[in-house]
Amino acid sequence: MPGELTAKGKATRSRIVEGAAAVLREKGVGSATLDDIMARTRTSKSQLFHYFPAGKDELLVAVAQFEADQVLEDQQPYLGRLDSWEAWERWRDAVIKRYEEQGDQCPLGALFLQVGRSTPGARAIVIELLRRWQESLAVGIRRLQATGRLPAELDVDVRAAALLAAIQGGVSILLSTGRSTHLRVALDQGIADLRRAGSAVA
Amino acid sequence: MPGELTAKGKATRSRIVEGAAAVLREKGVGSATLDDIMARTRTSKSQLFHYFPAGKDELLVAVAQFEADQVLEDQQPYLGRLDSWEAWERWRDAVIKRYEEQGDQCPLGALFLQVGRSTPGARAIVIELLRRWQESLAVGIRRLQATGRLPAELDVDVRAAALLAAIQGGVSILLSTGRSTHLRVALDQGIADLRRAGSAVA
DNA sequence: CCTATAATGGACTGCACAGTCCATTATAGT
DNA sequence: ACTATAATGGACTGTGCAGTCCATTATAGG
Repeated sequence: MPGELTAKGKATRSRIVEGAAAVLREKGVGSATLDDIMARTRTSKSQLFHYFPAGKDELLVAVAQFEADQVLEDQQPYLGRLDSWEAWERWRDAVIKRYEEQGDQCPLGALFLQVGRSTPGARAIVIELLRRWQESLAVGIRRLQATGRLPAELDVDVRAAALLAAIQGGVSILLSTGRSTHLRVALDQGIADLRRAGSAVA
Repeated sequence: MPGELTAKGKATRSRIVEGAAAVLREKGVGSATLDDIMARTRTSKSQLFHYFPAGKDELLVAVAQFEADQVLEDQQPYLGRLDSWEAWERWRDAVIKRYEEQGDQCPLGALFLQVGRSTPGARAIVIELLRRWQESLAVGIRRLQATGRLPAELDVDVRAAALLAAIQGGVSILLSTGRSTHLRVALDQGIADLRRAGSAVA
C-alpha cells in the first residue's frame, strides 16, 4: 500500500482502473484475467500489485467505485434539473439511451455479484450509489411540488423509491432479455403515475 | 449424452441438480466447484460428466432451469388466483416473504451472469420465466376487468410489464442492499396505481 | 549530485479445478 | 443366465491464473 503516490503513480493507477473497467465490460467479470488487464493497460504484474496490494479483489472494488461514479455522472445533466415534466421526460430518454447503448453489460451488477459477499466495501458502494440516485429523484419531485405541479402532501421518498425500483427493474430485465421495452414501460408508467397523482390528489 | 436414463439414473440426475442448486446458493456461483457439488450430492466426477457431458456449463444451465421453475411454482398458489384486490395483496405479501427469506442470494441472476453470454440457452430460460410471469400478472389484471374492478380500456400488457419491472427492481435492490423496503414500496405503489387507474379512469 | 523511495519488468511458484480415462459394478431386456 | 448398456469410482492430467520475489530504472527532495 503506497502511502504516497507521485503524479506518475496516480496516472498509472487510474490508467489501470479505467483499462480494467473496459476489459471487464468486454470479457465479463468472470473471465477477465489480470493478464488481460496488464495487456490492455500496458502494465506489469508488479504494478498491479503495487497499486492494489490486496490483489484482484481490491482492483475490482476500485473499478466498481469508478463505474458507480460514472452512472450518476452520465445522467447528472438531466438528473440535476428535474424542474418540469419536460425535463423528466428528457431524463427518462437519457436513461433509456444510456442503458440501451450499454446493452447487456452490467459492469456494476456483475462486479457486485463477483466480489459482493466477500468484500464488505462492495456493498457499500452500491448502497451509496442507490442512495444518491434516489435522493436526486426526490429533489426533482420536490421541485415539482415547489412549483405547484405536484401536491405537497405527496410522499416524496416513497415515490422516489418506487421510481428507482422501476429503473432497476427495467435495467435488470434489459440485461437478461436484451430488450428495453420494460425499462421504457416502467419509466413511462412511473412518471405517468406521478403526474396522475398531481391531477388526482391535488 | 445418455440416450436412456433408468429410474436410478433419473434419481441421481435430479439429486445432482438439486444439490448443485443448494451449493450454488450457499457458496455463490463464482466459488462453487464441481468438488463441492460432488461432496454435497455424494457423486463422483464421472457421474457429473455422465449426466452433463458438456461439463459445468451444462450443469449450471440445468440448475438455472430448476431455479426458474421454482420461482413460479412457489408463488403459483397466489399468482394463479388474482381475482380480487385482497388476492393481489396476499400475492404481494408472498412475493416479499419469499425474497426476504432468500436474502441476498439470487441464484438465477448469478447463474445468468456466469453462464449468460456464452450459453444461448441460459438467456432463453430467463426470457421464458419473465414471459410466463408477466402473463400470469396479465391474466390477473384481466380478471379484475372481467369482474368490473378495472376498466376494460386499461392497457393490460403495459400494466403487467410495469409490475414485473417493479418486482425485478425491488428484488435487485434487495440483493444489493439487503433491504426489502424498495421491493415493498414498488409493489405497494404498483398495485395502488393500478387500483387508482380503476377509480380514476372508470 | 546523491540517496531514499517510488515505479516498473518479468521470471517463477503453486495450486485449484475442470475435464479425461479406464476399470468395476449394477440393471434391464431377452 | 447372459449380454449389452447404464451407472459409478477414483486416479490422473493439464493448465489457467493469482500472487510472490527480486532486480532494475525513474523520480523527488535535500
